[in-house]
Amino acid sequence: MSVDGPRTSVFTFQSAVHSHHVLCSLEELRQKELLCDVTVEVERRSFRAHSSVLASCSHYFYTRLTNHSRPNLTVSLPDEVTVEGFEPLLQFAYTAKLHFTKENILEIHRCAEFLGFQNLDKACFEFLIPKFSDGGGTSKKVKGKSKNQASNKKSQAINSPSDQNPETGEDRVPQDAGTVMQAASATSSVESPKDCPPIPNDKEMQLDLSPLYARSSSYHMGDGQEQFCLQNCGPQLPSSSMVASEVCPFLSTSSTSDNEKLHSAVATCGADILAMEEQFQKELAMEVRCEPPTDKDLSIASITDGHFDQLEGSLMPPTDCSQLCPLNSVESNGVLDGISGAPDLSSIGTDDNQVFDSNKQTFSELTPKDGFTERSVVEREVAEHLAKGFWPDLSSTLNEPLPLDSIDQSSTGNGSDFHWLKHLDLGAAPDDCPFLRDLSSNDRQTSMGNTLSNEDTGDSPCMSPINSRENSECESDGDCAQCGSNEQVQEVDLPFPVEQISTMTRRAFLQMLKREKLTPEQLEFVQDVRRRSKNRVAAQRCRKRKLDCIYWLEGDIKKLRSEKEKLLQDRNQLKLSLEDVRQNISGLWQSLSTDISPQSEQLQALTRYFSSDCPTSILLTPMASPSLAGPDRDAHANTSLNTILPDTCPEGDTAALRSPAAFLQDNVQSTVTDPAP
DNA sequence: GCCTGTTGTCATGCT
DNA sequence: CCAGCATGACAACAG
Repeated sequence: MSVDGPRTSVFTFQSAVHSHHVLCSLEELRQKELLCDVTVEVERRSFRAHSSVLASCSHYFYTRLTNHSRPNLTVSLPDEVTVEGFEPLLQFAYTAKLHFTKENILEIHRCAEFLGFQNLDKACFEFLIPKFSDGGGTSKKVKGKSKNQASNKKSQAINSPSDQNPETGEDRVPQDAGTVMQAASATSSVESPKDCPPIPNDKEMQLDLSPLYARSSSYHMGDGQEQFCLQNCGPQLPSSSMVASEVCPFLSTSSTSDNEKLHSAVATCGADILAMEEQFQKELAMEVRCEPPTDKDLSIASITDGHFDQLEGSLMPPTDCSQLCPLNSVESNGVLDGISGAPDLSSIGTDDNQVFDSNKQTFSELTPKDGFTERSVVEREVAEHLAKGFWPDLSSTLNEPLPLDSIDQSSTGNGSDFHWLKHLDLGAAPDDCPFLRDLSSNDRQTSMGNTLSNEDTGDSPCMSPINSRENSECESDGDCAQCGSNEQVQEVDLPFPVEQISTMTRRAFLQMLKREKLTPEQLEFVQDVRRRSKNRVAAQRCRKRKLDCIYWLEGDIKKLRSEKEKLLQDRNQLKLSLEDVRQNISGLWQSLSTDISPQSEQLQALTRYFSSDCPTSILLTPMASPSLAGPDRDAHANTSLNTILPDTCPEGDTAALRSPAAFLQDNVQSTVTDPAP
């Protein structure tokens, strides 16, 4: 990708840490009670907060706070809201992390519903509450279990015997117990985050919707509370190099032996986001955001192996990681197996890795002995759900290239904080990644040798899914189309790897065709493969766009519905007040009729007014000023009435708009009290 | 066996 | 004219 083309290139810089930083700062401000402009009273307890934060998280607060411009407003919440339920929600508003226990989940749910807290219901309560109320029964997810078993089989098939305990068949606990990765591998058969450590009974869980690299250290929990959270299963799960490999195909091209290059790549990326749109190549867009955990937590420049692995781990989506990688699950497992024993992982979760607070019991400290085996299946399921619930669309779309039109959408911050993960273009060629293209193909090959030695596959993560899929599936299905394609590959006997065809740029492709002097059959085959590959990617993009479109439209519908509801409420309210005013006026009208003569100007004016087609809002010219008194005021009122109640309603440009009812009430009252002479 | 969702492919139109 | 891309339609496949 060249950035100095003849045409003007448009670059987008989007900081993925900014929003998190803002949230952290707000939380800090709240802790110090700085700039707090609202006090929320719940059960005689007061919570200082920022109205903007509350209003942005809760419909209830939005409604209550946006109608008041008064500083230092005090909002007393009704009895429905309890401290037990409100406090975690307030915390959530500022940290995107929801702490809950089996005991208070219902209360939180009730308060969240009452307050209209967003981004919580579907993802959390609908699943958690039934699970918890079931009393921790066994999992009924037979399907999922069998699926896991199936993939376990796959995993075992490629696991080297040394990875397993020959007696129990279980994965052997790594030597260096205590490291995150090893803990994970010991528990999960290094398969997927689904098998992340389950939730301990009666321990507080933390639902983390914060952006990547949340500053765990900045968040303190009470003693005895275990910070089990999505950090364990989700984006912050410390993992291995495999994780980044899955997220970014180009990272995957380097193994631990290429850490230096990886580090430089990440350091380059780590400056923040990378969203680039190159127009002169027909808008080849790419967005790669590799963000560090904020300056306090981690200096990019000082990334060590452990840190880097942590970074990579943080990129890990919570769903089945096998789906994220162009490699099939078997390959993924193989990759992980190969990496789990890497020596440079030992620093994770220890010493200076500030992402894990040593004061808290974190994932890194959980050994199979002290926690994993004691947790119920339900809690495991809950943990899985927490992981899945917030990235429902991640796994299915992650391997799709970035649609250009979704860049802006992602930057709007809607939905998951990990939307940007979807924008990693796993189908792009390494040369298209300005930050990673330095990783040479040689490095790729040698490094893949390390990680993929078990499979003995030449698949590049950059290769077309078609190839990866065919390799994984055609073993059992000999007559599939891809096998036919394979046969054709052998028939035409290409002088270069077939996966290159679809990944290389057009220029490189043409040069290669020129260089290799292919036969017509080879040429036809190569072009056919390239066309199909491109079309496949295009179809994926197209479908992704469709889904995005549906997603955004659904959001619009939701928004419009709520607007409509609000408008209807307003209308009803206006109707009621109008009715009140009408009643008042009718009373006034009666007294007016008796007090003033039918020939009086005011009465005539009012008669004209009620009989005219005056719009509901009329233009109010300067009316009887309260500062005036006596005859002056009466004269002024008369003038005003005559001015504003002509045969047709006048249009002006400066006066304030008021409802006719209010206007009439004010002015008629003044007229009645001080009848004009 | 049917249904549904996913994915690859082809055809077609547009740029 | 060609290549690339978007998209509808269809088929195969898996769950």
